[in-house]
Amino acid sequence: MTKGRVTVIDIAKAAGVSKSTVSLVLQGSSLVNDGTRAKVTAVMRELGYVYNRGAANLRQAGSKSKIIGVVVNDLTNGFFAELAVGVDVVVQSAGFVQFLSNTSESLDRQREVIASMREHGISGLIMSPARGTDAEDLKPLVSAGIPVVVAVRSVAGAKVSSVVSDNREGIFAGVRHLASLGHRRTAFLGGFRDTGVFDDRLEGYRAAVASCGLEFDEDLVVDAPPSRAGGADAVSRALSIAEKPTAAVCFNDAVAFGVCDGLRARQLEPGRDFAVVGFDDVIEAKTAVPALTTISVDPQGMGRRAAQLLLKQINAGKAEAESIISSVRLVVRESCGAPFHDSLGRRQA
Amino acid sequence: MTKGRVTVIDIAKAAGVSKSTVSLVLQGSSLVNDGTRAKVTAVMRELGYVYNRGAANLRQAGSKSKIIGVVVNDLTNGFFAELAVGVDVVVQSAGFVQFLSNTSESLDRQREVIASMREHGISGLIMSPARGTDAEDLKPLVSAGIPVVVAVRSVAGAKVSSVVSDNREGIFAGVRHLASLGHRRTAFLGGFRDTGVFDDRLEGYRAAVASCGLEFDEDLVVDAPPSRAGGADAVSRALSIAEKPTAAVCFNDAVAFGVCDGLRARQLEPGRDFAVVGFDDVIEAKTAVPALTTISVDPQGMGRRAAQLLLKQINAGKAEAESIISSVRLVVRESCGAPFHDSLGRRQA
DNA sequence: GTGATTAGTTGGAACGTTCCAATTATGCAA
DNA sequence: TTGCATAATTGGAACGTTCCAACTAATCAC
Repeated sequence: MTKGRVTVIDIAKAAGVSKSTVSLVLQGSSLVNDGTRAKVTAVMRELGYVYNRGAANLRQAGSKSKIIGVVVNDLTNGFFAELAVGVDVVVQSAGFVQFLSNTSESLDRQREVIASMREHGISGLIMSPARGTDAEDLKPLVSAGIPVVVAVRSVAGAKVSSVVSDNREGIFAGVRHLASLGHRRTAFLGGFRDTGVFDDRLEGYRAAVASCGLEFDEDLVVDAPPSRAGGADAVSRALSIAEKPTAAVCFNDAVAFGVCDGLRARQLEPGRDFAVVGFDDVIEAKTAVPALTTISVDPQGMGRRAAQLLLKQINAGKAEAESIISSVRLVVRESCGAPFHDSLGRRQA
Repeated sequence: MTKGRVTVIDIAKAAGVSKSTVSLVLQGSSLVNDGTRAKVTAVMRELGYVYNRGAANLRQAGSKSKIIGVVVNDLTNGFFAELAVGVDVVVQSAGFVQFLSNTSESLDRQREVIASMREHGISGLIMSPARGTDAEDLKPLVSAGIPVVVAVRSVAGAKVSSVVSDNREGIFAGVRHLASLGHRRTAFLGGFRDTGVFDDRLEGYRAAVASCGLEFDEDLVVDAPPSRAGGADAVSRALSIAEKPTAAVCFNDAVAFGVCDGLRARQLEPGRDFAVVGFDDVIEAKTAVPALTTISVDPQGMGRRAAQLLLKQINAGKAEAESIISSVRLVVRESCGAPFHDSLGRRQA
């Protein structure tokens, strides 16, 4: 029944005007007579016209495609899913649409999806980069004048905007809280050393230790994969040193849960015999037993801020790199053994 | 420095061939001489050419845009995030790219994003529809010949393909399992009555009750929002009837967790004093205390299957509605008090 | 009545690609 | 040599839109 799609020319013919006029209507121009506009829109509805954005931004060369690319390293992780939703909210209400892809931490995949997105003419990109992402990977984008905002993890040396959480302050608050509960030896567990996030958090750790008048002990810093297994491993290593820690701030919540596993394997009850603080405040944190004391970051808010920043740059036409540090908040639950005792050393040591 | 983007004509000029030849190279045609191909690709790399897919599928009218739309009702829900990842995996490896949008169960939003996707010329759509989605909402798509696959939830009356989990069988297995543990009165808790998924699960419940030789009691079916709060509410209503149930199959895991909350509020310990079975097998299910017995569905697998089905239809050129029922599996953990309650009492009382 | 101003409309060129039909070059059989 | 198939290449038209400069008609000022 239908022969090809309905175009602006069909509308023009049916409404008895020129295609230029139809185009004007499409763009909401004030140049067109109200009566004409009404007739044209009526015809469009009647014929079931759908706008062909591809054709449009072929003409208006290079600029506004109304597509923004979103690349996340792990969508199955609730944290990043929230981030994507935050982005979607503002992107959608600005009349853009998002191309979302998941890289599963694969650099190859990341390269592929970015290339594919460029082919589709994205007008901006938001990404939480896969581990090991290089400034070089973003180079083509920025030199093509495509605004880029990296979120969560920063990319060293890249001249792009970023939205990251206040890693330094988060760990700082965690350590200070533990110190206020009487802990003199708090370990820093988990995370890969070659990442910027690790550096920031470690710096927060050192600063907090110093500000509490304690001495920094390299043995209390144990790196490990930022996973549950990594956490279990890290705590067992941390407890094998001479002067054992009585508490730990962890690289993230997954590590913290692993630490709890590891403690139980040694007959220690987290929150009672050993204090644990996580980072991220994932959903399970509040329902776990014991409920996890952790640093709460607002991933959806970060997504929103990243999107706002990107849109600002798209509209401005030029991208001045800008950094936003998203503030975090210590949420005290049970795993730090908060309210009670000052005699944590008794069980072991 | 750069004046406009590099086009196929620039490449042609630089390589000393015609634009047609370059186009042939782009499409990997075997018609072009190997030497020519090599030179052209070299020049493309050198000049930093990026393919303009928009222009391409403007020409090859209507068909292959290499974009598939994905609409989910709640991306912050791990279940749907997994679904999206499953889709992404196959879509990506087929050289397509996915437009993903989140509707937050809003029909308006859903309409908007679908319209927007059409404007961008998606060649197919996968959606887990927002609650209340009507066959009418999908009508324009199918009559425009765009293949549509609905996942997780079906849309009554719509002539589109679907991939749903075996709701009937899942609940059936749950009830039978509880019966095998000796439960004679098992409630069915949570979910909205006006949904197809609820109908299917309720049917499974009735069938199981019948097959166990028990009598169906309408009082044991308590609808409630499919959330934690809804679960707590449902169980308190279920326990207020004369002949109280001793077990429950729940609409989903969130409800099941809520049921556990509600039980504890009445000094009943889930898994010991009352058996609970969930549905979905979300990540928290295995780490919760007690670990949740539940019906495991594989959302990522469903996503993959949905994507495969869609791609098949896209390639076939015509969309014959097809239904896939994804099988489910009962995972026995602690919350149903499975083997016997000797190991459960010790934790707390 | 002439010229200037304004509101509304319009045809054609352009965007970057693909497709088609046409062309040239090459090899080989008769 | 001619004829003819095969391989490789090519110029233009087309896709659906937007932009530009040009146009018409009406109004106004003098």
